[in-house]
Amino acid sequence: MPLETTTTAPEQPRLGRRRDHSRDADILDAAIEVLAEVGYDGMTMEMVASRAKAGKATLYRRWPSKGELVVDAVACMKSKGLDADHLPDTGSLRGDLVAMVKPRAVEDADRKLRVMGGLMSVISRSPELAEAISSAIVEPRAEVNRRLFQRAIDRGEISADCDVATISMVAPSMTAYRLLVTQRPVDRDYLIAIIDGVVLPAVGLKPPPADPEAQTTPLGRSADD
Amino acid sequence: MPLETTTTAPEQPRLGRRRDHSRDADILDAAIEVLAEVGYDGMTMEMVASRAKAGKATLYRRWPSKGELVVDAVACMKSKGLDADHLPDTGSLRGDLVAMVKPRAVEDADRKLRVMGGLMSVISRSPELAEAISSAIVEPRAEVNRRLFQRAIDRGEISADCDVATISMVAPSMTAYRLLVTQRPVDRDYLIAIIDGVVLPAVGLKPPPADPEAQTTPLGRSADD
DNA sequence: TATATACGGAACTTGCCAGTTTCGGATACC
DNA sequence: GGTATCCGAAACTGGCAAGTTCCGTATATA
Repeated sequence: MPLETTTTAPEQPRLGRRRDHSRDADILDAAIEVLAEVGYDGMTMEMVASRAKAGKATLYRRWPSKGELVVDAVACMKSKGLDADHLPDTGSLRGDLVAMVKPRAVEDADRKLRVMGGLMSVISRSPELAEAISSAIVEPRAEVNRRLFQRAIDRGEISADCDVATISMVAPSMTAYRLLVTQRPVDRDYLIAIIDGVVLPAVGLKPPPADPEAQTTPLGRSADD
Repeated sequence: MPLETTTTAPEQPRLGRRRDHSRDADILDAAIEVLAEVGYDGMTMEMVASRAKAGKATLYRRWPSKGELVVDAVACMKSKGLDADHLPDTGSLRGDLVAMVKPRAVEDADRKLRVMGGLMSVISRSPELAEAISSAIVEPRAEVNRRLFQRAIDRGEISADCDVATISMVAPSMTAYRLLVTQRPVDRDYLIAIIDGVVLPAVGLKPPPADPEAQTTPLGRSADD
C-alpha cells in the first residue's frame, strides 16, 4: 500500500488520461529489488526506472525525491509476508516455530533482511526510514514471535516469567547477523538449529532428542509450499 | 597495524625528511570515527583529512584510494580491544561471561558495531572489506566466546555436545541487531539479560535466582574500569 | 474523432566527491 | 646553512547521479 503520493485532493482531469496508479506497484517492487542488491547509496533512480520499464520522469511525477520513494517502497513490504493474526496452531511451541520455517517464508525474510542491510547505514540518519523499516520488517517479525510465546504461556507449556521481549529477538537477530555479516545462507537447517539450540532452551524446554534418521524434524515439512 | 603502504622496497631519501608514519594512526583513527558516524558512502576523504588535521593529498600519498584506506582502517581495529589469549578465568562460565561486560569493552564493541553498520551495504560487494571486517571484528569476538565455552566444557561445567559455533554468535548477533536495527542502547543490563536469559539456558545452565537487592549481579562489577 | 493528459526516452543542469596538481612553509639530514 | 623532501591548504579536473525539461507517442474520455 503506497502512502499518499498526491498531496492535495486531486482535481480529476475532465478529459484525457488519468494517472496510472497500477504502475506504482511495479516501480516500488523494482526499488525493493535494487535496494536488496546494491543498497541505498548504490541505487540510482535510473536503475529503478529501467527495471520497472518506466521513465525517470515518471518516478519524479509520483515521488518528490529518492528518499521518499525508498521510504514508500519499504512501507510497501509491510503487507507482504506473514500475518500475525492468522498463525497456525500446532499445539506445541516447537511445532509452531518449526511451522514458520517454510521456503516461501524463508525467501521473504531473506529479501527483507537484504533490504534492511542495504539501508543500515542510512537508518541512523533518517528517522522516517527507521520508522518504515521498523513497522514493515522488524515489528511484524517480532510480533509473530511474541504471539507464539504468549500462546505457549497461555497453554502452560512455558513459564510466564520468561523474557518474551528478548527471546522474540533471538531468531531475527541471529538470522540477520548470519546473512548480512557472515554472509552464510539462512536455510532450514540453520533455523532449526536456532530453534532447538537456543530458543527452546531459553524458555526452559528441551528440544526433542536428535533423530538419526531425519535430517531435521519428522513432521516439519508440510505439504503447502 | 596498517598494511604495507609502500609497494616496493622504499629507497630511503639520502637527504631531507622521511615519511612521518606516526601520522598514519591519526588518519586511520579519524577514518574509523567518520565511518562510525556516517558510514562508507557518507564518508568523504575531506572529512577524514580535516578530522586528522591533515591535507587530502597526504591521504593519497599513503593510500591509493578511499577503498584501501577504509580496508586498512578496519584492519587496524583488530589489535585494539580484547585479547583471546589472556582471558581472565573466574572459575565459572557465567563469571567469565559477566567479566567481559566492562565499560571499556562495551564501549569498544559499540564502536566496532557502528563501523560494521556503516559498512554493511558494501560488505557484499567487496570481498577484501568483508575479510577485513571478519578478521578485525567478527572473528575476534566469536573466538573469545568459543574459548570461554570450551573452557567450561573442559572443566565439566557444560556438556561437550552443545553447539559452540552457534551459541558463540548469540551475543554478537543480538547486540548488533539491538544497536543497529532497533537503535536501542547496548548497556550492562541488556548484556546480562542476554547472558542469563539466552546464553546460559542454551548451554544447559540455570542462571542464578533473581536477586531483589542488586540490579544485575552481586559480584559482576569489578574494580578495574 | 478531437483533445487533454500521462507516458517512455533522452537531453540537460547542477552539485558533490574521488583523485590530482600546485604551492609556500616546515623539517630532518648533510 | 643548504637542500631535498614531506607537509597542509587550496585550487582544479572529471565523472556520476539527483532532479528537470522537452518531445513524440499512446490512450482514455467526450
